[in-house]
Formats: sequence, structure tokens, C-alpha cells
Amino acid sequence: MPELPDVEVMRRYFDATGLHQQIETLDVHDKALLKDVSTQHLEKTIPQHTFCETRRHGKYLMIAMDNHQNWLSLHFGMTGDLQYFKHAARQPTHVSLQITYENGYHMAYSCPRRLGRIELVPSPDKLIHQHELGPDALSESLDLAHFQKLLGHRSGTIKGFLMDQSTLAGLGNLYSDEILYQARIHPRSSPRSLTTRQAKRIYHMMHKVLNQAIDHKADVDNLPNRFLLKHRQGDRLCWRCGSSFEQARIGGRTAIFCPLCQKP
DNA sequence: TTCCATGTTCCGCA
DNA sequence: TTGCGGAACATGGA
Repeated sequence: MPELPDVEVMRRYFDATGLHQQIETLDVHDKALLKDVSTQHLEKTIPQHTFCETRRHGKYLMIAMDNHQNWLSLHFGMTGDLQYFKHAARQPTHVSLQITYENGYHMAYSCPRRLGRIELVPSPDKLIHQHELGPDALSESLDLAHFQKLLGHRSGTIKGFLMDQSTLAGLGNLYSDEILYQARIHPRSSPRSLTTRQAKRIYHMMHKVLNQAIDHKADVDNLPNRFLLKHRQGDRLCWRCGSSFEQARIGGRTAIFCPLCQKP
């Protein structure tokens, strides 16, 4: 489930496994995922170098080449994943891109539903600009005043606001529901009609939820029981009041919320 | 078998 | 003209 916390966990995984080693080969297994870059160009540009740094903006993971001239950008769609392994038995299925290091290990990017994207960009700023991404949901530049200003300019629903990557980057269907559940705000609420108190609660819960999810490796099974994510499947009961969650189509996605705890 | 799904992008409408 | 909502996209799993 690659939203901000999942991608941040993958970024740290890449930092711990894939940096500072000579790259021997790069193989593109599914060129349909390449955006504005050819297989030949990737195969020419990346081998015989090392990766030296990673960065994340929203749901994008960017990996710098040692010369800092090129950044490999990975987007994980709905089902993308990374796996660092040595023996073929541990190779995932549906590998779209595989890097082989001189130490005999491989880094596989897999994407079963093929909605991910692979790009090569000159800088993170260029990628952010190309995709018209707003500030990362956890960036320090997005302070409360800035967040409130964004809310004030927006009609539609608060859930749609949170999921719009050009407004702020990183939240998708699951974590927008989670933040609104923790902040006790109805997903259909109008962003510009929120009280200052409500806006502060959403801003605060956005940080708390995302940071806690990252601390728990974005693994649903390990999250605290008060998370909506733990009850989305299964009992579908509100951890606070015990009532059944409601389901509605909001912003083109399935929203889950507590009709009693979450007020417009 | 049919429907639904965490992603983005594109199109139509107000 | 702009912003918002819904459909389309590809594929696997319930």
C-alpha cells in the first residue's frame, strides 16, 4: 500500500541495502512502466556507477547516482514493492526492473498491477515540478499557517483535498481516511468551512498518524488498535464508540468512516 | 465469474 | 478559464 509511510519505509530500506555499491547491470523487464526514458538509456546510464543518496517527495522515491547528474525515480502505483536479495528463490514475481550489484545481490522493483512509473530525472525539484506536486505532507515548509491557507482556497470535500497530490503530496485513500478518523472530521466536510480548531486537529493528526505509521514500518498488523486501518477489513467497528463504520464513494474512492464520531 | 482495489491521468461539466 | 468529480487504465484476489 504505497502511500507516504510505505514509501518512506521503502526509502529507509533502500538506504540500508542499495547504496554505495558498484552496480553491474540493470535490466528492464517491463518497459511499459518507463516514462520519458528508454531501456537503452537506463542501461547505459546506471551500470558502473553507485547510488549515493535517496529522497522522498510524497509517494515518489528518488535515488541519486554518484555523480548527482541523474536521479532514478520510482513510483509504486497501487502494488509496487522493493526487494533486495541474493538467491533467485527470493526474487519476487512481476519484477519490472532489476539492478544487480557487483556483490552478487539484486534490487528488484516489482509492480503486479503495472500502475507504477520509472523515470530518470536531473533533480528532485525537476520531478516535483513535472508532476506538479504540492509540498510533502511531512515537510517543514508546510506549517500550520500554510496548511490553513490551502484549506481556505478549496471547495469540495476535505477528503478530496487531502488526496490531491498537487495540494499536498503523500496521502492516498487509506491515510486520508485514517487522519480524518483520528481528527473526528467527516470526510465530506468542506475544507474552507472548517473551524480553526478542526483545521489544527487535522494538521496535528496528519503528522501523528504518518509518523506513527512510519515508526511501525507501515505494517498494518503492528499498528495500534485505535487505527482505523486495523478495522477497515474484519470487524469494521469503531474502536472508540463501537458503532459500525459507514462506507461512501468520495472523490472517486471508497471512504470508510464512523458516522457517530466524525462530524461535518 | 464478477466485482473491487491502496495509484495517476484525462475528460466533462459547472 | 478553472477546479472538482468521475471514469479509465492493468491486473490480481476475494
